Amino acid sequence: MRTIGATAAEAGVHVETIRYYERIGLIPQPPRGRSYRHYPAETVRALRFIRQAQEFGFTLKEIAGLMALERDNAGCAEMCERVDRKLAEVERKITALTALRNELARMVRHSPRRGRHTECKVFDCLSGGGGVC
Amino acid sequence: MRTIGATAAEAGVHVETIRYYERIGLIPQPPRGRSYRHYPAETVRALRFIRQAQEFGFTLKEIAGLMALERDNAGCAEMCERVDRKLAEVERKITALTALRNELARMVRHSPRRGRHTECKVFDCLSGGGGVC
DNA sequence: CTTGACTCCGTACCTTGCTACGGAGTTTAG
DNA sequence: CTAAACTCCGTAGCAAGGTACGGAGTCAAG
Repeated sequence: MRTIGATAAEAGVHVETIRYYERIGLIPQPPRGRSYRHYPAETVRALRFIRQAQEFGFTLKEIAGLMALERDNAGCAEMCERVDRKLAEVERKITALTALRNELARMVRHSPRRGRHTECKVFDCLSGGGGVC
Repeated sequence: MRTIGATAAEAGVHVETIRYYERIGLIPQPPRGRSYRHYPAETVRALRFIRQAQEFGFTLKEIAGLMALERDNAGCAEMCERVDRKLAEVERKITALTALRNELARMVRHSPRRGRHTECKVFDCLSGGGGVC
């Protein structure tokens, strides 16, 4: 059992972050001795799980769902399904950004890079004019 | 000269959005007849410019910069430079998302999709364990 | 002249994930 | 025992880009 500070240090998060997660119900309220919170090792694992899942692009709400799966001892299929959905989302983003990149690239490729901005395709595109964009 | 409602309809934005843009100084305060705002055609163009630039991924702050370039009658080179920077930013995002996609894909590829979540690579990865991730 | 649509303004609220503040109580080392 | 370090709690603020509310004033048509 560790205080909030020790728990934070061990899990690599800030103290306020832990209290925030408790407020939003992402991690349970720990037992208290007198008035201080005392955390079991499980909380450290949970915090690390959260951190890792965040790096994989999951929001805290989604992470709450993943942790619920874990609590309910759900199967690999359910876990994979969540990842599949996140994967699809990431792919949609990549597609959108790639299209955007191509438009931006076309914009500058067709611009002379000299003269006034009115002669610039960039300006035309941003103004909503047709042409290259 | 048009009221705020007509201007909003013409430019395809909400009335509150126009007032918000005025508050943050993105568009100038228009003249008023008695107490109502009256907008010139230029404002409609500005609003369309903003909308278009947003679709190209520029933030309102960046758009303010672009509009300043326009006001100062800057050259095509400066405009293109901003687009170049945005392009680089978009490419960085694509790179990061692609790496993420590969990790997510690897995760599910190595998971059996049956059995309990503890036997799942997905769970290992999210828990910070090594292995495939 | 009335009615309904529109506009005025300031302020608060939304999302997401924290971070900061401040005054009080608690715990621990020396 | 004292002093430092830690923790408590609630509330407010950040970024970004708006959206919503509410009571009052204004404008145009009929």
